[in-house]
Amino acid sequence: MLRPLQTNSSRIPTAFYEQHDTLTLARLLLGCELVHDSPEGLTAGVIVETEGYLTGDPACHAYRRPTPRNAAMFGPAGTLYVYQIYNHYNCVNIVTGPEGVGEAVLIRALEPTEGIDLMGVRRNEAFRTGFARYRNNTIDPTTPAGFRNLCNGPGKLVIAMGISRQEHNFASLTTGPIFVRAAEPLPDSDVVTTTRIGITQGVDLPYRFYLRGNRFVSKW
DNA sequence: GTTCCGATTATCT
DNA sequence: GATAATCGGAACT
Repeated sequence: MLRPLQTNSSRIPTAFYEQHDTLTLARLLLGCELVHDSPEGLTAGVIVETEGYLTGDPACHAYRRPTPRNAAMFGPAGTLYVYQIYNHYNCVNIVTGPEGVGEAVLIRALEPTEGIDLMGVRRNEAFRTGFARYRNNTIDPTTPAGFRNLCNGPGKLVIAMGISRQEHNFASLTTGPIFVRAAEPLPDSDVVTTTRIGITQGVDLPYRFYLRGNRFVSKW
């Protein structure tokens, strides 16, 4: 028998995604928990690092035109956009802006809070089934280093959370198994704003946000 | 059909 | 810091 979805009461509703612009959401999502109530178990982590990708922004996948890859970005706010990068990893975005407008918030790092063991199992499984040269690697989530390395990067957190392009691209955060738990808004002083990571266009735009002093961000 | 390159990661130096 | 791993998608011809 299927378990009921847990903690639906704190799931962020559609209106929240609709009522804020992309950069505001990128800030507001910090401190909230990303949750995946999957068949294997529930995993969750506090969002500690985000990036905004906007219309007219050359680094945005939707900058040029709608394509099969970026189609989810043009969906309604609160949709998931999952894309493959470097042919090894996937990154997860929360689609923002009105339907027909291609904007999104990239989730770059989580501080794990629930399902730590499952995260470790998934990350080790990815090693085992990944490149031959990495097959003997392991992550021990009971050690400080292993714990810290579970979700401190956009490709890592997708693995740890059990998110896949096939299953979750186009998924709704307001009705699906992946959702965000609301949190109290953080004071501006807790949020650091910088330029984005790993891009070649729009490199000077200050669209990256992370929690000040947090040890789980991808780079600091 | 062909070319070019990437919103990364883990490892080694 | 530098580099290998390694191939799908976008933008060309």
